[in-house]
Amino acid sequence: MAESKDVDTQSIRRPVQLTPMQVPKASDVLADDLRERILRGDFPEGTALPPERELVAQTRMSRTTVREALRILEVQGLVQIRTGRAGGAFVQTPGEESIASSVSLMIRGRQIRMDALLETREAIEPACAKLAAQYRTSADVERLELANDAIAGAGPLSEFLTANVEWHVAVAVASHNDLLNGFMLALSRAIYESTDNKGFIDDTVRKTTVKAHKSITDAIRNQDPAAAVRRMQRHVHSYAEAVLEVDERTAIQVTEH
Amino acid sequence: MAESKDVDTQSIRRPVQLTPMQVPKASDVLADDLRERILRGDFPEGTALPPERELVAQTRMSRTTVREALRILEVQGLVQIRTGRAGGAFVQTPGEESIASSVSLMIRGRQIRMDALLETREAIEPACAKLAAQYRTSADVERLELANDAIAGAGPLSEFLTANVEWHVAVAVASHNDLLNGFMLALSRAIYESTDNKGFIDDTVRKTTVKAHKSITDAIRNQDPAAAVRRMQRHVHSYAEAVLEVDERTAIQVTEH
DNA sequence: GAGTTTCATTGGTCATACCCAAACTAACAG
DNA sequence: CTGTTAGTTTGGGTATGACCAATGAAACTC
Repeated sequence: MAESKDVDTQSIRRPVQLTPMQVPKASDVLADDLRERILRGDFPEGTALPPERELVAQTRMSRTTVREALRILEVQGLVQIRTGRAGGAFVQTPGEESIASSVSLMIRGRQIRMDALLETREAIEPACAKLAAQYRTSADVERLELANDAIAGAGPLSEFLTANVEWHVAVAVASHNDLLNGFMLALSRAIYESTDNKGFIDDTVRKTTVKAHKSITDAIRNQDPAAAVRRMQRHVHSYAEAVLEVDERTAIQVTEH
Repeated sequence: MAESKDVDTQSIRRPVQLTPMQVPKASDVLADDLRERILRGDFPEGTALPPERELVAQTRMSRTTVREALRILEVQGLVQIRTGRAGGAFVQTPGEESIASSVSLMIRGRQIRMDALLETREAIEPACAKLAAQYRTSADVERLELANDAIAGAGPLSEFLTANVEWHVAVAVASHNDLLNGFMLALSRAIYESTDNKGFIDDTVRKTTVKAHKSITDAIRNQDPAAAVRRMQRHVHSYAEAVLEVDERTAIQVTEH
């Protein structure tokens, strides 16, 4: 007896050494699993995941947990949740939208300055123009022209600005590179939102813009990447300079007060 | 009676015209509100939001709803949730990480091809190099050199690859543009993940890489943007060509089988 | 005063009940 | 027979209340 007790004590006192383990949340585990399956293509786009109560039965988790997991996937843009009969969580592919929203969160959260935004645009958009010149379809060119026409015929400032964004987005689309496209969408929106209260856009600026766009569109139509890059670079750069100049003037005015 | 009934019928039959309204989810409303306050700076970074039960009392929503809202903010990188006493939802600023993760979701979800990734990198990274040459601090240069030393002294392939990523990330950091930095981080990771199984990296490639990095680092140290752009362009482009060439060979092999 | 134990606080999970939205179905009026 | 209306069913949304788990703070012991 005493002997066996000693053995017991030893075996209890020297158990297997355990590392301080991590206990992930149940909802995260479920979300990770579902995400993996979705990305692997187990559920084709548009199909509905099992209803919540069904998932509860299958996973033996509570409905709260299941719902949290689905909510996570929804925020990440992997599913879209609809209510009502024949509702549920429908699989979708995360796209530009989700990138754009996270970019815009970072911009606001970090209070990224306008000049950084413009800098980034000067980096990305010429590349878009180059690729657009390489890969554009005739439909792309048409869209560019339509967008530029809309700019030329725009009335109030807000109309001009949205039409302007549309043209720049069209360039990105014509690059046929989803990633760049996503970046540009995010950027354009951010710049747009930070721009609308600055009133430096007069008729001259508008005309110059339309002209620049036209020449860039030409380069893209003619599949001339070099020209497209060069012209886009000039266009975006001069815009940036104009904005920053106004910014400075405003800052001085505020300072002088 | 009959008369009044007629009137009633009329007044019931022609009620005020209502537009088909939208009923947002309670948790979204809360999340939106909290997000707005956070972004506006009402809660400085690091401060804790009220405990869940406290929020329940204040908002008169159920705890389920409150928790869902907090979870949304967590996924968006706006708060970090810790358990235990003195735990809670702590405000933080969403950064590169959140962008990187959403980019990587899009890349996997849309099955973006390697050549698109490389294309994008060719677009962005030269711009990073340019800005790095303009704004680099001496600490940045030091980090670049350290990273390149690590590449030169790397043993197994995986070590080489991670060190390589580190150098490229260091360039982005040296640009002192958070946005570009975020993009590059996302890109580097995605390219890294898609690269590690391709075994085209031999000793020659490694030496070439180190040499190219050194010359780019020099340009950045000397604050020579033009040279930095040019060299980075060459470096990234030749890398892309190498990868795609191997890709093609592999594809042919697979086809021939 | 240092180390240990206890405990209060706060998030995590579960079970249940009920409400609301949407789509289908059957009853009803003309 | 046809169109409208009133259920009915299926699914997500919200509310409660109870209990578990983690963790830091406070009380306590030596």
